[in-house]
Amino acid sequence: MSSEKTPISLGSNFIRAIVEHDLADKKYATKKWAGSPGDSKHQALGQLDPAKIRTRFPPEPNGYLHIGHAKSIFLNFGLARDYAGVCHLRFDDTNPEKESQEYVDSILDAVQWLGFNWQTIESNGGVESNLYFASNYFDFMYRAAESLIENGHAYVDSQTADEMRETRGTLTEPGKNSPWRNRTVAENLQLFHEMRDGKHADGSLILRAKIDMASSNINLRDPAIYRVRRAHHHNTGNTWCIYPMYTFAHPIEDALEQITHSICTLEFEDQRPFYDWLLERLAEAGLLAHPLPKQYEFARLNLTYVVLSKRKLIDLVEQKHVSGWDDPRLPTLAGARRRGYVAEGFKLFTDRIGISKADSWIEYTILEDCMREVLNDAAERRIAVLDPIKLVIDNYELDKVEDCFAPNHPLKPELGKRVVPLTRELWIEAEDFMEMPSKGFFRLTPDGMVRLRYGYVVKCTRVEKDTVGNVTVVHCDYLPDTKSGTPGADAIKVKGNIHWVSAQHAYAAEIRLYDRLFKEAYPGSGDRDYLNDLNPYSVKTITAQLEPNLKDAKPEDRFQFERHGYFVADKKDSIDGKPVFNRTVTLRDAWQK
RNA sequence: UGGGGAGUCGCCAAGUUGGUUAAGGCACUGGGUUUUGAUCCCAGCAUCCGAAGGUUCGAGUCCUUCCUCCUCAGCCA
Repeated sequence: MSSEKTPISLGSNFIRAIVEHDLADKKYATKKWAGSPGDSKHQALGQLDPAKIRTRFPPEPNGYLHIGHAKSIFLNFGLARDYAGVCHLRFDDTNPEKESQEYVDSILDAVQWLGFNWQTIESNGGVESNLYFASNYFDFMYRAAESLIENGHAYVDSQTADEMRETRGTLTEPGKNSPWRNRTVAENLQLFHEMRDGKHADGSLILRAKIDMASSNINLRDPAIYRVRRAHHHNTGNTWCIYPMYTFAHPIEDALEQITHSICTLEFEDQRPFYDWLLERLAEAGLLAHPLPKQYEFARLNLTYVVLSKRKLIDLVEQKHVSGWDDPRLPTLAGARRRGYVAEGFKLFTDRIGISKADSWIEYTILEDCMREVLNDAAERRIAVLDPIKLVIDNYELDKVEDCFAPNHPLKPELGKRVVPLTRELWIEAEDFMEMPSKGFFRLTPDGMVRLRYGYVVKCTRVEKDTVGNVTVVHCDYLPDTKSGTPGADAIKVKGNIHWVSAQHAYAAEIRLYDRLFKEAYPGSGDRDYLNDLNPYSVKTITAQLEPNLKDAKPEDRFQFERHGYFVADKKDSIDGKPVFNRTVTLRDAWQK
């Protein structure tokens, strides 16, 4: 019986408000959908769209997805789920030089891991795939560009990139018209065709929208929309030597897919006027039909002690500051997964932080708390001694092996108990013994008593030390009538309760103790180089003494090592019968040394 | 200094067309339960909404001015 917790409120945010208003206004009630993306003619052949809204998650396959993307994924897929809509997973692959199949695969994997897929059951019972590639729209984009040219809304410029930069003006000064701005439609069309046909060198010609070089919005100063670039594309191969720019491609992708709410981050806000301009021009030309998609922007995620920019993540990987894209210290979803973070934790996290347009920095501990919260419920308990010292029970029979019973989950008795063997020689945590106890310390001390969790109460009699004075062995006597679970076991009250593992039975395992990758809350802030903020102690590999059954852990099995934290059997380095564990996150510790 | 955004408790974030005592979460503090110093439970936690004026019977919500921060000058997305 699970306790009835108050369900987490989905909260409300400005985007949900917009969606609800649009739905109430029946803004998209007449929108049609022919079962696949396409222009106005294609969609007109379809029926009323069974999806009340369409959103999309449009990653560029030029890197691995990270926690910030999780926010966007939950937003977009969540909106679709909550408002009887559909969310498209669309690869925004318009720049062949940076994109690759490896990234496509990793993104597909991450999205599924978060619990989403791109299959939708249609009203007719069929299954529709909502996995799309922008590169599949290149034909239409080419046609759209021709349309712009034909209607005098675009021209081919012969200026070099440098010249274009010089004539673009500045934030406070207007730009200057290109000398090629008034080429005739026929000339523009011919040059554009020649660009496609490979008759011009990369960068020699470029197609530009013809809007206003004096606009106070720099994005409207005749933005570049099609460039010549001979590069192999992961999807279209060498079919094209011209590629559309994001600015031009993205609105079209949304429109062809009948997206209703195109949600992106704040830095695209300035782009919205062009987004609307382009779509209106194509609608005027009959290529697209109203209602057209609308773009909305929200603040991207910032996390303290974390770096989420693609460029920086690529640097960390390529400069080998981490072991790869799935290094458990990285905020990539692949890394987080290896670290032991769970998808439900990310869901909780995104619900908890909300959506708004205010720039904000979320405290990293919020994410950790979310993981603790779901792991506390999901993970079975086990015992691990991370920094072992010997404890010898002098009055315990030499070869005796006694069964102790430990619950697998204190909040879920139905999960039963397991047997852990107790013997004369045990491993205990070095920090659970203090020769000179500080105030408030209530574990083992000279002459002190403590309970061996799930076993007996034990009283310290003496200690052995090495040459430098470190305690190496603690000697104790046990109190026979105090075994956990037996009548009268609690007759002697002790406050301390420490974990242990039989030295004879323990599984000595490799464990990686991870800490934050950066030592500064705002890596690279001020005039610092973010690489100088790297935490030199972000990982520590130790050999720990584990409860014997942990030897059978399978990759990605998660446990709470009692009194320590949550750990996961590494999916990559674990060998059958010899798992290696990663510390996901520690338990909270109110005692804080 | 041009354009576009944002400023509500330490961190996030709700605040319907202005209407009464400014949601909620996290953190924090105090108390309780507990064979994890964990979990869980209870209680407390903004007379104030970037600042200053103004309109109004009444303003976080309207007006004016000011301040701070973010963002835009790739043939990247």
